[in-house]
Amino acid sequence: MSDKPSLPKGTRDFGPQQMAKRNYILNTIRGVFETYGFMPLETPAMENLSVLTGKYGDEGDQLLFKILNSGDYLSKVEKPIDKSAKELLPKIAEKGLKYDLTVPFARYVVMNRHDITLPFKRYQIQPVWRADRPQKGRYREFFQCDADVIGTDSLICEAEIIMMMNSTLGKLGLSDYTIKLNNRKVLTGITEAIGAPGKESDFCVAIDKLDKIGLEKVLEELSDRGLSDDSIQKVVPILEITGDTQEKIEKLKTILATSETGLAGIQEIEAVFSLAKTMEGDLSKVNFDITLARGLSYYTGAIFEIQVNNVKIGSISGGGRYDNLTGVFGMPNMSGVGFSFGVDRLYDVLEELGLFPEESLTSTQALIIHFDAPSQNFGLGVAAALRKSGIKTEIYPDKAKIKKQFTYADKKNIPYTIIIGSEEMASKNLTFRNMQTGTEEKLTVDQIIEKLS
RNA sequence: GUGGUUGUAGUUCAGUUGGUUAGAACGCCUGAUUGUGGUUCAGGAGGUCGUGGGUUCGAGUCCCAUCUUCCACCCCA
Repeated sequence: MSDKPSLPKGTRDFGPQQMAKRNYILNTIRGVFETYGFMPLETPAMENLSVLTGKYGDEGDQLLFKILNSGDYLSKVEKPIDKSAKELLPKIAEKGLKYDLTVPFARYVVMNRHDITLPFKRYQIQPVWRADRPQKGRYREFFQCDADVIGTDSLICEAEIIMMMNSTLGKLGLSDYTIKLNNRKVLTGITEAIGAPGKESDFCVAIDKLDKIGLEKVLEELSDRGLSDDSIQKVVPILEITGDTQEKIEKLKTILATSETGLAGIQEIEAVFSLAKTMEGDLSKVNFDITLARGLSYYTGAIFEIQVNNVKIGSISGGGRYDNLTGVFGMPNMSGVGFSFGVDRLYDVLEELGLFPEESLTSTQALIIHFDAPSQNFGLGVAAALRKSGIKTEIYPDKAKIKKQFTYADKKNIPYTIIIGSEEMASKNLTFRNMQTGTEEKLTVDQIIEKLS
C-alpha cells in the first residue's frame, strides 16, 4: 500500500562518510596483501548452485540465496502444488549468490589450471550473501577480504598470514586483539587420544563454545552428542591445560603421544611459530588455542581466528588450511591456505573504539566562496588551477548568501575556504580562510596552491 | 530456521487505566548579521503514530496478521 521505499532485511546503504571510512579500511588491507605478493581476483556475484551446494554443510545450504530462473520458471514443474521445496528448488533455480570467496576461488583455480602458475596467491575483496537472521555485526550482505595461497603446503604461508594480520591491524590502529591459532590435526589427535575417533565434528562444535558456556555445559553437550563417559573424563584435563604456548605444546605432546596425526599438528604449530619469529614477527598477540575449532568443514590443517578484546562483536577474521578444496571440482591434492577479514565488523570495531583517523574523513580540501556572477566566474578559473595541482576543490554552484556557503563548508568539514569578491578580483589577492582557526590571509592563487600541496 | 523484542517529526525519544487539536530535545529553514560558518536570540516548517485488518461511541495506546530492528539459539565475517 505504502510507496515508502525500503531495503531488504540485513542490507544497508553506505553514505559518503561511511564509504570514506570503508575505503580507508579496504585500502589498508589491499596495501598489506599486495606487499606480500597477492594479486587481485574477482568472480561473479552469482555462481551455479552446483558449485555452491554441499560445500558448507547442511546449515550452509540453508543459508544460500537462490536465484529464480528467468522466463517461465515454472515450465519444468509438472505439479507445483504437490512438490516439496526440496524437489521444486532444482527445477526453478540453478544459480545462487556466492556465500564466501574461497569456494569460487577454488572453482576459478580448477577452471584455469593451465593458465596459472603455482603457487598461486590471490586476494579478493567482494560482497557475499547469507540468508542468516541479522544481528549486530551480522548482515545478509557483507564484504569479505580474502587472501589465499594455493598449490603449496609450506608453513611459511601460515606464518605470513600471521604477519599480515598483525600488520593490517597495526596500521588500523588496533592493539588489543588476540590471534587464535590451532590445528585441525591436533583436534583429530585429541579425539583419537580420548578414544572417540570419528567424533571430530561433534567434538569441535562443542569445545568451540568453551569460553562462552563454560566447561560444565561443554561436557554436557559432548555427552548429548554421543561421547562416552570415559572419553569425557579424558577430555577434562585437556581443556584445563593452561600456560603459555610453549607449555601447552609440551603438555599436549605427552597427551597425544599415541596419535600420529596429533603430533603432526603440534609440530606444524611449532613450525609456524618458529617461522614467524624468524620473520621478526610480533608473536605477543598470537595464542595457541586448543578450543578454537571453526565450523567450515573443509579445513584440514592450521585454523585462525582474530578476536578483538573489550568489544562486543564476533571474530573479525578467520581462516585456515584446506588440503582438498579443489578435489570436489575434479582437481585433487591441491593444498591451500587463506584467511579473510570481515570489513563490516572491522568497521563496527573501529567505530566503537573511535579509531578512524581524521584524515580518512576529509574529502574536499578547499571551497571557493563567491558573491555574484562575476566573482563566481573568476572562481571557476581558480578552481581549475587548484585542481590541476591535484587539490580537491569545490566551487559553490549556486548564487547564495555567504553565510550559506560557509555553512556548507562547515557541514562538509572542508578545512579551507577561498573567498572571492570585487576586492580580491582587483588585487588578485584572494582571501584564504582556515575554517578551524578562523584566521584569514590574502594570498595569490600560486601561494594558495603552495599552501595546500 | 526456533524463541523473544522493537517501530511515534530528518534524528534520539516522551505520550498516564483507551478520551478533545500527539509533545520535547537536537537537526532543518527564515531573520537579527545584504563581505564571513561553528556561539546566542526570535520566528517557522515538518507526523495518514511501520503497514493492513479487527474490537470500541472513541485506538499512538487493546487484539490479529505482516514487514522491519535488536537479542538468544543455530551458525558465522
